[in-house]
Formats: sequence, structure tokens, C-alpha cells
Amino acid sequence: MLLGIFAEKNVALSVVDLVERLSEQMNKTTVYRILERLEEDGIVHSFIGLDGLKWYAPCKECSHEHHVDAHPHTQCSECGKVTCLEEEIELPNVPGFEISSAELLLIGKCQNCLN
Amino acid sequence: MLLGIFAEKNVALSVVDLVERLSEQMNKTTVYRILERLEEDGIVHSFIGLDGLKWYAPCKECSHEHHVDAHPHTQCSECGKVTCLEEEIELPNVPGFEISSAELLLIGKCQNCLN
DNA sequence: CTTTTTAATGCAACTGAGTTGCAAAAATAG
DNA sequence: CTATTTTTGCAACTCAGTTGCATTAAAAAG
Repeated sequence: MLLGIFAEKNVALSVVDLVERLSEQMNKTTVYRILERLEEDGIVHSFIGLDGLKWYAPCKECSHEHHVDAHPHTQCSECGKVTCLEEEIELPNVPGFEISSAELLLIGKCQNCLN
Repeated sequence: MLLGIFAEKNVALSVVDLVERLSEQMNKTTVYRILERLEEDGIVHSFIGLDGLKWYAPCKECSHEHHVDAHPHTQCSECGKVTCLEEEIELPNVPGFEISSAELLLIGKCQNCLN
């Protein structure tokens, strides 16, 4: 039922927002716990936004075993909107560092705020 | 004087760590304020780590006008160590989104923790 | 040098996201 | 139906980061 909230599958929601929107249906703690489980099961993925808040979005190709994390997110510095981009990014090769996942956050202005 | 703490210029420090290390020399609030000013002046840059904490590192080519933000950071998921990488990354072109800066966080295991 | 103004610091209280412990409720098993 | 396990709610807590205000230090003006 929680998943139904993600109307567009490439638009992320902050936990704060999710807690707020679900406040009449379930407790804050429960929201946190469900999201935790959904992430473990590869249904959603999470990342940290510009402001340090945690954001969630539905996964397309993730599983419990493998999270396809290397896709970028955009966050509008004006309205705060966060979206997932389709394309995988190419990660740099870092000697002496074994990359397991990556977060690329692109900060800028979204279509709406560009006017 | 605060800047002297950044021993290696490609190793980032969390604000929590900075506050702790400077606790006998200055107040927590002062640390936050100095870092804010240093960032405005292009002396350091900040970003959000894996855990949602704020990290700072000295800039190499930043100025008040232009922050060269598109370099990746690595964070070790075991020991938490954060480093700045030299190379700039190539940002994807996102239609309808005007990118102003970017944060790429590579999560994985550092040299020390790989054993 | 002294006064006035401005900027930098300290302190305490606050904010708000996220966590924890424990009890109550619901689901599942036997 | 009873026993066990899982899920939820609630309240209290933690802790990074912020804010307001008083104090001190430093700069500028006279």
C-alpha cells in the first residue's frame, strides 16, 4: 500500500514527505521500517538528498542480491524535486578502492523552476 | 587555524569530527560558521556523506564565483574514511534540467579495509 | 588614545530527522 | 482455541545542525 504513493516511478519522495502523507494511515516508525524492508528486498532504493534527508524511489532492476545504484538523481535547488534518471553512469576507476555502489546527485533547476 | 587541520588536502573531514577536534579551541557554533564562510570564499567545499553527515575538504580550484564541484568522493563503508578524487567526472546531459553542480559519492572499501 | 561601530565568538536552548525499547495488536502455526 | 512469531504504535530519546542573544574582540572613526 505504501508503494502506491509513488505515482510516477521516476520521482523520488523524501521520508519526511512519506511520513507526512501516510500520517493518518500509519505511524512514523512503521514507515521507516517498511521502507527499510522494501529496500532490502530490492523494491525501492534510497539515497541522501542535497539537504541530508533520505529519499526513496521505486527500483526498476534491483534485487535483493544486486542493487543497480549507479543511476543519477536530479534535485532542483529551488523546489527540491528529486527524480531518478534512467541512464547508468560510468564510474571512474579508483586504484586501491573497491566500489560497491555510487550516488550521483545532480543539483540544478528543473523545468518548472527554469522560468 | 581551522584549515591547518586538513593534513592531507584530499582527505575530507566531517563537521562532527572537526567540532570534536576543535572543541578545546572554539565553540561548536563557531566551527559551523567558519566553515560556512570558508565555503562561500571558495576555500573549502562541502558535501553530504553516506550517513547524511556534512563533510568538508579543501578546494583546489574553487573560487567564490565558481565551485568546481564535479569531482567524486570516495567513502569507505567500513571505516567511514572520505577522500576527494582529482579527476572531474563527465556529467550526463539532462533535458529540461540545468545542472549547476554535482555530487558523486563512491561507496566501497578503502585500501586499509580491503584486507 | 578614546569612543563608536562592526564583526566574531560563546552559550544555552531549540529543531527536526531518525532511532530504540517496550507494550499492544495482528497474523500464523500447532 | 492456544501458543508463537511478526507487525505496528507510542513515547522517549539521540544527535547533527540552527537560532537568539549576550559578550568579547577587533576595526574604524573621531
